[in-house]
Amino acid sequence: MNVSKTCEYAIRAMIFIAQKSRNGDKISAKNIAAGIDAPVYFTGKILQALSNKGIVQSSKGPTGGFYLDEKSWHGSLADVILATDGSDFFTKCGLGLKQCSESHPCPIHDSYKKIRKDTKNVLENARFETFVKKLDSNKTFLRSK
Amino acid sequence: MNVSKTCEYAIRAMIFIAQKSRNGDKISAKNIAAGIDAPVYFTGKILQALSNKGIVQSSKGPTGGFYLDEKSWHGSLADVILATDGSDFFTKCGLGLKQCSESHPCPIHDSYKKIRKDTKNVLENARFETFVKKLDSNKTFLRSK
DNA sequence: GAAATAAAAGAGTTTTTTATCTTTTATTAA
DNA sequence: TTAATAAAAGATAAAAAACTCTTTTATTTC
Repeated sequence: MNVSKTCEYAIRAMIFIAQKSRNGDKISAKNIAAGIDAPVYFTGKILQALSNKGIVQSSKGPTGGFYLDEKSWHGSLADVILATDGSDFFTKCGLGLKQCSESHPCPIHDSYKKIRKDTKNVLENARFETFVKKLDSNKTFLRSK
Repeated sequence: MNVSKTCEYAIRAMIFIAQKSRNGDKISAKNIAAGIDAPVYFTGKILQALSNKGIVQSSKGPTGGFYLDEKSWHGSLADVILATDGSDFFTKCGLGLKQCSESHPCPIHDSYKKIRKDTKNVLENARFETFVKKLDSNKTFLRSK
């Protein structure tokens, strides 16, 4: 995907939270980090930022932690990428040109446009809810063996 | 594309060299950097590395510079990405898992596999020679206005 | 209301990437 | 054979990304 490492952790964390908080539980940063094999403090910071943007919900104190409300539950990977890496992922010129458009295109403008469109489509339809079933049945994984 | 900045410069430089050295000329790092609007010293370093890997050819001294031999002329963007960013671009798990395979897949393994395959296909068929004509006729550009 | 828990906030540190500068080596042409 | 040119090589420097630690604030349970 070539998103930032921050974004990789963010996506894994979000999918993990989706899976574990389905029943109303709230999950601590510590447990999330363990569940996705990511650095604890860093994961906390990332979730803090996502929380500020309303991608994930949180509550403090004992029994507190991170969880998804009804709206967030329907969120997609595209939302997470946008929140962590910004819109560049979806809009930036493939060759890094500041100005690259239909009227002033870089050499790979057209072919890249298609790839990006397909990618965007996949990511927007990859909602957190879609991942839970296969995770529960151990058909997919959020950390290495 | 979400390759490194180094790789963006590398690709733009390679396409520029392809265009300008077609007639046998050799192009200096300085002229290349100007032609693609990239930092001079950095561009030099990047080309040095590409030269070591045989992606581009070079010669020292007056009238020296960078150029493409017959084989390099047929090279592709995939070659440049591999040389600058390494094989991760083509093989790494989309969620950054160390172990991610058909038998131990991450949640987005399948959908990402397809995107990556399409991307790879485009990049392998994007040979330097394919860009020259449109550049010559100012239908595409390697730098902003 | 005190103790415990967990996120929020803020302030570092470390590592990687990007970028610059200087010195050396090779080549050319006058 | 000397002056000029350009890449190679090596050594830093600056900026960004990744990651850690400490303090504060909110919440819960006893």
